[in-house]
Amino acid sequence: MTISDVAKRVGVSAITVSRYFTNPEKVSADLRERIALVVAEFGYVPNLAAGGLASARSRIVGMVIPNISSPIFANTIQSFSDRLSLHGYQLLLASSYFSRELEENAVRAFLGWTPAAIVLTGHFHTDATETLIERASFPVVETWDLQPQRKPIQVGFLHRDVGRDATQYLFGKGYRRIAFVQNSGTGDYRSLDRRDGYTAVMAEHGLEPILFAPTVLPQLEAGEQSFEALMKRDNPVDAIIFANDSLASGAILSAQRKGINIPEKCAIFGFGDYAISEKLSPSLTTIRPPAKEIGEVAASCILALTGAIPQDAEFQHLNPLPCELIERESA
Amino acid sequence: MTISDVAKRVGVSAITVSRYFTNPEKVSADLRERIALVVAEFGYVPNLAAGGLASARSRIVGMVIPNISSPIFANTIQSFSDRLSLHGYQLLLASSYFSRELEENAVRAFLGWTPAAIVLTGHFHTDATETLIERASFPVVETWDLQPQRKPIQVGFLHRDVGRDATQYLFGKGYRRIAFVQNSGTGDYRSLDRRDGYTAVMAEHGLEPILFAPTVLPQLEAGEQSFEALMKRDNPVDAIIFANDSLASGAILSAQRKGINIPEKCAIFGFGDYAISEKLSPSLTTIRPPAKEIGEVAASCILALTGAIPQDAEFQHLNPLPCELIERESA
DNA sequence: ACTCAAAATGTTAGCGCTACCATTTTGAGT
DNA sequence: ACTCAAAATGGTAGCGCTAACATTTTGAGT
Repeated sequence: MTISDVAKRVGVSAITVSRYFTNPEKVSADLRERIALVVAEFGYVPNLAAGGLASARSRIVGMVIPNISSPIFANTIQSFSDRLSLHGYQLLLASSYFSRELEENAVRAFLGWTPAAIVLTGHFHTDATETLIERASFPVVETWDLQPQRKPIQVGFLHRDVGRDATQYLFGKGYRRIAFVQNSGTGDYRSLDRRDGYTAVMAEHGLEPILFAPTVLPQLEAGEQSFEALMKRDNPVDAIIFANDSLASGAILSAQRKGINIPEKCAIFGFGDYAISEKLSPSLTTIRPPAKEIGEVAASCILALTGAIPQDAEFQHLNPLPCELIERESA
Repeated sequence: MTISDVAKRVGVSAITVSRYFTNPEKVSADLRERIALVVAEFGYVPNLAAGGLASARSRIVGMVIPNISSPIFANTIQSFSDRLSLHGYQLLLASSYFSRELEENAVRAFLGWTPAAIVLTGHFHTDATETLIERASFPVVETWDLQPQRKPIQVGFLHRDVGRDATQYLFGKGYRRIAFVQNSGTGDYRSLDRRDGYTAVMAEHGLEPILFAPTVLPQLEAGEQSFEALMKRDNPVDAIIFANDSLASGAILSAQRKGINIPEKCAIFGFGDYAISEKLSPSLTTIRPPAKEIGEVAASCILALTGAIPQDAEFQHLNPLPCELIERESA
């Protein structure tokens, strides 16, 4: 079943049927109806590979995210995919697990489809990836992070500022022995940026930074482990900033079991504002990143640049996208 | 940059370069090296649309899941994608939000790429989708559910049995006024199957089923709402089975805040075994579905049927895939 | 009725690759 | 050295579609 078969059946040329699919408004209403009828009758589905080859374009958008299971990225993927699919674009998804090499593989694979755009997480790539996206003839969007002086469109915020804001908030509340717990065993350099923001503020105030890196991988357990280790110190901390809400939740749940009062004994600060954070006892003070917004804005940029929506909508977002500090009970 | 350019540069014909990519073992070691060199030098990436058109095959696998954000499906997607990408397959992902119409759209869009396979969630489709997958010349896999007498490969388990097991477990523990809380506002018929299992066991024992459908959407809040409503009844329940662990977590967190003892006052039973479930106080008794396994087995089936791995590995899984009842503190 | 731009439709060629079959080269067995 | 199957390589055609341009039809303005 090809486009010519449909065309023959309708009594028009193939190109008219092609137009029916790509530019329906260029086909007369009468023909439009007759074509629709035949298409429905045969259940004809255009061969997108052929179309892509002929036009050197496609409605495929490739996206590389560190991992699908993280609540943080899931929202971005979901909102991104939703907005794109509204305009007939399809999402080719790959996970990098924070590995630049896996990211490169994914980008290479995407390239073969002459995608409409590619979306990456962050700006830290292999040299080969850099070359590939440099040469790309389609939009490349980097999400979740900002790094000036780069060619790709960026949709994100400064993680350093997030770390700074969290630390300043705790400092303002009177905490001084503030620790930072890193993300365990990943190449997540964005959490390291947040840490750097923390370290900088500590240094400003002449305070010694206290860093802890958990050794186990499941986030909740890593949070428990970190919390317990930091409480056991000779000079225990009075506040902890966690690299994400899962780690922080682990700490709160552990404190709860052990009957340790939070924030009296130790304040807990997270990052991510996961669904659970607000429901914990005590509820988790955290910074909500614009996860959903990142997906939406990235999609809008792509749609604007490929002409699917008016161009002027393109850069109507403010970079950095705003994070929100959510004060709750834990800090 | 086309395959012919590479071929010219190496001094061979295009078809040899093509073989280098699809059947490297059919190209002599010497040529393989020389081709690799030129490919690397120019950063050549084969045009997959052209290849797909010429061969009427592709390494794209389309997957429709209800939604990406749910921890339940995220694990399936992740394990599925991971296994496939190991063999050079790519994942085209779409969400249905439990809508059969959105599912149909997605399937239609996938079809245009002559995919290697399509994976759906469940067996409840529109008539048009049924027709499309009936005619498909590639494997179609239905996941998360079993329904006998269907053509597609199925990888899942019986949700009715899950509901039955949960209810019987609680009955065995002496609970009699057992309620079931449904998933709020979705077309998730699998949770209704679990409910039917519950209703059946209640009927067997001559007990009145107590059903509650929350009216709010965020799962944790829906769980809270349900729990509070069920505790306020004139004849309060002594155990609640929730359609999933998010709802159940909402209930536990709410009980905790209100100082209601679980399971003494009311037992709580979930479904899903999310990461948080084991860490709650009290920890959540639940049934762990084989989320990861579903993804892996689905991928293996597809790889076997498309010849990427030996055929005999194909149906080495037992259907239904086993769920595990995890007894913890809440019931 | 006539003009002429705009709208609607058609013709031709080719996108980059692989299937299919043909041809050449290799090397183990004699 | 010779045979001959197996391995390696190549030529040709065509996959199904759309870009670019060409042609025909339409209908508002006179």
